[in-house]
Amino acid sequence: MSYSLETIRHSAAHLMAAAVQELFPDAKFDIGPSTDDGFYYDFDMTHRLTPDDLKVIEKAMQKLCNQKLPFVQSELSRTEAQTLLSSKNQTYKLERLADIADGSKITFYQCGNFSDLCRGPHVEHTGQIGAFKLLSIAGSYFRGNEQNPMLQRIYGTAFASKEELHNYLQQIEEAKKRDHRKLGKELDLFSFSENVGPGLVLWHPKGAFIRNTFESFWREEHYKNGYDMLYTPHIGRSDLWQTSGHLDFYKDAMYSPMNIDETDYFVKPMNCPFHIEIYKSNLRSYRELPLRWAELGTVYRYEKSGVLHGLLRVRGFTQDDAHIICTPEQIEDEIAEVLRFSLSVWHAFGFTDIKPYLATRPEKAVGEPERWEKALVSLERAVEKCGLKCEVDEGGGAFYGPKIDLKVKDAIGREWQTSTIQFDFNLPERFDMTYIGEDGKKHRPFMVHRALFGSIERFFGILVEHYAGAFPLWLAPVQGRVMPITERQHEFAREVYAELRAKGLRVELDDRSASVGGKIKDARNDRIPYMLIIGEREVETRTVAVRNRNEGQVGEMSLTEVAEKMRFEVDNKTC
RNA sequence: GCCAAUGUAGCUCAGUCGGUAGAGCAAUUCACUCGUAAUGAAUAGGUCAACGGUUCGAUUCCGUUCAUUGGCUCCA
Repeated sequence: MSYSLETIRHSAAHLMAAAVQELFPDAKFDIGPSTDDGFYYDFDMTHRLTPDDLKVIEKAMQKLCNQKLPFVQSELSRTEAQTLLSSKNQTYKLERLADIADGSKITFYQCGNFSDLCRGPHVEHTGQIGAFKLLSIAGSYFRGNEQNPMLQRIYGTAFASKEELHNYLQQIEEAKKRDHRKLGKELDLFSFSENVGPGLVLWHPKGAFIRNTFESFWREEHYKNGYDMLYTPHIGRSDLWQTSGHLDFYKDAMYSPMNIDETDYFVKPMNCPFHIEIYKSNLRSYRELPLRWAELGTVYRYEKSGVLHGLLRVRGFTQDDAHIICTPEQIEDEIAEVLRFSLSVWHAFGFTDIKPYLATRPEKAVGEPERWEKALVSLERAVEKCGLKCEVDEGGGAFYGPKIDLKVKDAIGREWQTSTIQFDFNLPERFDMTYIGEDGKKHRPFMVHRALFGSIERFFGILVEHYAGAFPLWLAPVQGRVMPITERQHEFAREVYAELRAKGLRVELDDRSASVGGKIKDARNDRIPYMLIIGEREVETRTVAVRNRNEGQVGEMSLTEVAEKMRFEVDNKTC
């Protein structure tokens, strides 16, 4: 009999709880579900768990495993269950019990000396939990509510076989190798400084080069696709943020205002109000619509200290923002176009596995129901038109409008939430945006916020991990390194360097008196795409021995040939 | 913000049961002139995160703060 991963993991969670009960008899238990890649269990006890405890608990688990203890189900009445849990002082479990609706079955699973309120199912006996490993300790609020006490959580994972567990652990290792924080340091791309402040990115020359290159690409693509670019200030009067509603809803997450001429100015947490002000700077006719206005707008948000994470969550970031303002008749085509555009941009970076998620109207929402309906239909049709299938997150939209989010899979299969296309029925009302229709009357336009990358910082972090630091040639800050073998080749090497530079290729010259092997090792560490090695033979024939990051040694080539090969890769944005 | 861990040279890390620190890599200099993943030697490099307490003496013990890491909550 084989069991699903969920069952195995859920059973592993029980097994872990059994071991914890044995080692720490005062432990109170909450819940221990399986997750996408493992399981966890939450405990409350006086002992503070340390990483060393994980090994001890694992050992105890292994012992229980070897005993092949059966999981025995029993059904209890509510009163019986209450009595049982009360006698063990399991206060969290009692609360969980109270959640179970009247009339539903109340079941317990016994495994060795550990009995747990649980719906099941489980494996037959502990010997069937193939392979497991405890991974980390964390804190977590009871019921995920920050008002509640914090419990201690142990994360682990389990698989049917040792081999699968091994593969999973290897994948974690692979992800660690690609960590953009590690590579960012190694490749000298960016840093943070305590003197500047947490979550504020310092872009080093190489990182800035990559950013600048894909930003240029972003701008070109936007102009090609009918967008106009805007620039707006970094601060604005408090009145503006009062009108937009930000001060009512997000004041705590905004940087404190600076008082100038007796007026408070806030650093912008969003670009929208500025774009709207530009819209309102003129009386607008339906003939001008749709307007597609984009800006790489840098915003600041006071994110809670505990959530900051490398480039993926920062306090100062640049949104690749755009607002589409159009008539209700135009909205469907506009959305389809945004989606198509987003996909094409992701493809350029080698992301091909993209899934849309549609979020619909939540309980509390602004905007007329017909507008929501029309918006939803246009989102659905756009997804269809692009030949995609979306998952629906019922009631998951923002209070101000429905949205589509895109999740893209990177080179090692991890999903990242990136692009977002959001309707906004709130700001057009608040700012009283109008246009004059064919009928000569004022109408309320549709407004859509959209970001392809989400934020430049986050996108950059994802890119680093996706490429594992080996940026494709069109993005690589250094595309090639000229490496003379001895000093006798320095003169020709300088010639090669100058000529390739003149051809617009970003090459460096490594004229250190190191061995070829040493130079190659360094170039590999720096993820240099092309190594151009020059010895006596190459000087004689006026060629370079080409070694490519991916292909290895590709042989001797003339400068023209190398330049063409590289140019081809750049032009095609080969990933 | 909350729970927990961590903070020693540019990087990766040793170390000090309290007597102010060490390696490898990187850097600099010199020698070497080498054919596809590390040539050798020498030199330099530290307020041991910051501040306070205990102590004759603190990088080490205690406290506070800051930052980072793993989670939780949050993400307009």
